[in-house]
Amino acid sequence: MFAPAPDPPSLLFDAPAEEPAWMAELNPEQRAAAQHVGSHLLVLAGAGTGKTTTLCSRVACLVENGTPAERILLLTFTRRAAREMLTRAQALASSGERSGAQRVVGGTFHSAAHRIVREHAGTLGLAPDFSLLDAGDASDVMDLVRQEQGQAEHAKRFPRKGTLVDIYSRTVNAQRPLRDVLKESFPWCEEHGDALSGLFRAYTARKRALGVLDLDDLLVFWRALMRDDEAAARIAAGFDHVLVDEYQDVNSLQVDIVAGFAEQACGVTAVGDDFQAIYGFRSASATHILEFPKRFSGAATITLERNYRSVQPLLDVANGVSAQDTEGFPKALRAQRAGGERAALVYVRDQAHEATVIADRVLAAREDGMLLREQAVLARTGHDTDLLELELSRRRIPYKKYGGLKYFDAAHVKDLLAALRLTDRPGDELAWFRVLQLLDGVGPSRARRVVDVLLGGDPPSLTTLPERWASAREEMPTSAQELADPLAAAIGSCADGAAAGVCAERLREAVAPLVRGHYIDGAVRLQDLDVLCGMAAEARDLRSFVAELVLDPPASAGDLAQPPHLDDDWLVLSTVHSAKGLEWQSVHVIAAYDGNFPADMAAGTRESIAEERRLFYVALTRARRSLAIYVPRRYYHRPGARDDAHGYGKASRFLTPEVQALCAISHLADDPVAASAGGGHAPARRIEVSVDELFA
DNA sequence: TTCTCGAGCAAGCAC
DNA sequence: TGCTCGAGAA
Repeated sequence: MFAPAPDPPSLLFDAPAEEPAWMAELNPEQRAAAQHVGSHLLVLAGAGTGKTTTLCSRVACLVENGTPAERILLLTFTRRAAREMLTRAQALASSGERSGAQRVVGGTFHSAAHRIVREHAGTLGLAPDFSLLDAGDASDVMDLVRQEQGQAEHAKRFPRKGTLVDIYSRTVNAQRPLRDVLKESFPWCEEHGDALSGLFRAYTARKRALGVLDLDDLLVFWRALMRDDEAAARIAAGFDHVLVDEYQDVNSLQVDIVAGFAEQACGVTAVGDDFQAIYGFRSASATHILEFPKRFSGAATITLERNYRSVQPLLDVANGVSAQDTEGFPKALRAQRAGGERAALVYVRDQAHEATVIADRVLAAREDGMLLREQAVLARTGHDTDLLELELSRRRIPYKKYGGLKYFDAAHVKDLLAALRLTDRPGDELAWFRVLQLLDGVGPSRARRVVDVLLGGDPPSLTTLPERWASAREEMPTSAQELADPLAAAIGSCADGAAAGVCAERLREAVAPLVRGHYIDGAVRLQDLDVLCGMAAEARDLRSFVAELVLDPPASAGDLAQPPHLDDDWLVLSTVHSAKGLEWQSVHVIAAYDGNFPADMAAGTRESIAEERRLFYVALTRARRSLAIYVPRRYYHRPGARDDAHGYGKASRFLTPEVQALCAISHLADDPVAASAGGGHAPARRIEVSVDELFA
């Protein structure tokens, strides 16, 4: 049921002389995937096997084969991946006769969902100007609802708002009953089951009333559209092909969405690696990729196993780790690059020592001609690099950090964002609620009364806002009124398509005194707001600007500054999650002790251990030429704290004796364990003692 | 009703 | 450490 290709395939396949150069560089499996026609396609691509190249080549082939680029939908999980794919596909396609791959429709699942849900808002019974909640906003709403419900049970601690949102999100994304989710993933909250189901129902009702959607809703509503014959037909009519990257990370909502396209005669191509499934906490499950051939009948499967990224000694270690998974499909990566040295397994005293050693090694490599940005330090959590960051700053080594705390989680940034939202939707209750409470003398209760007057009956428009404001302001103390008036005026002045940058600037002026007064370090925080204004100046309009920020939050304030110069060089620090899909010449994996890899809290179930192992595997497979794994023998419970509470760690359980045998092991000089083992050099043979298996 | 202060406790990955 | 929540003062 696919749109017939205008060009007979033979024209493409039998004319190698006219084949574009990039096609000749593909190996037989990659080429088969790129040129596949006639059915759905699953590409099982191990780490470093040219997955992106293959997917981009497929886009280019489809375009050359006559599919208009704008009828191809490319779905990824991160904006970074989307951008990379589109750029590369464009480069390939424009080398052929037909150009135009820049018109490929691409983005993350959530951004595509946002576009489509907004287009069909009416059909879905949503306000056309609904706004988006990020995780932080969502937990605020959850908290609001929780307080209204009066969770006064002091008997046993009720889950915190963040946990509540996690449970909710996980349930929705998995599309499974709350009871099951609680039992499996949040057993300590099971006793609150009844309260939770009531709370979550109130939460969804509340979101509807407020005219807001959280990120999960985007998928839920998109799926609802795909399940409706008429809407699905309309949406799918725009596309011939849907390509999904990182298919091992889809959850069941996303599978349903993709299946909806298939039912409407779109061809589906899924690419992924079941051994890199690391988003179980988002209800992703590798079973979806394994069941792809069943769900998409007639699908062809092509497996890519030749690894172009790493040298064999490093792949041996990765293979050794992946082989520990008894349930996975055994895959052995084979290197296409010759030579290479063994991975280093380095025992260090503690994380401070680790930081020193890494800084030394990074600088040494730099001396030998390896750019800093060809080197990366990967960590289990954003937190793990704290000491290293200190050390890097001390030595003035530039670095860039991915993952971890986001700039837009900062309270004052959200304050200005709330004000920006009000220019698009003056009836945005949550935004008012947030902004008003910045004022001295205004807490939840007064803010509530002000909002009630503002919204009274029907939501205000920018034109009716001034008169509503005139009476609403009476609910506040006079000192607050004086500060709030300019803000209300600034919001009202943004009517009628004033440029986004101008609006943002006005609002910043109005919000500044509130921020300065509300936060102790207010003056410093104001600088961040300048950056935000700078961004807004480049946006099309405020509504899409604000939505984009939820869907693709910049990692740090630094990210928002001008793009770095080409000759700038910096070391990359990243969480493993954020590093997926990327590669570097040299990779340092830090804090590889048991309790961190796997994380203590993941140690419960076999599946969560398996996911931690896959995460470790992803970290190992990022390295092209050199890989070092660090195990601190002593770690502090509270890094940075004044006390000395610490524990003695042992190497990650994934570093089995078999895996360690594949590494070059070194115990650095002042490692207490090495010292007590005699003479400071590594013992030839170690006897590992552990009772952990009892608890598996 | 708001604000301040101290006690107690915690937990990561991200669209 | 740094957040959240509850108690008590302004």
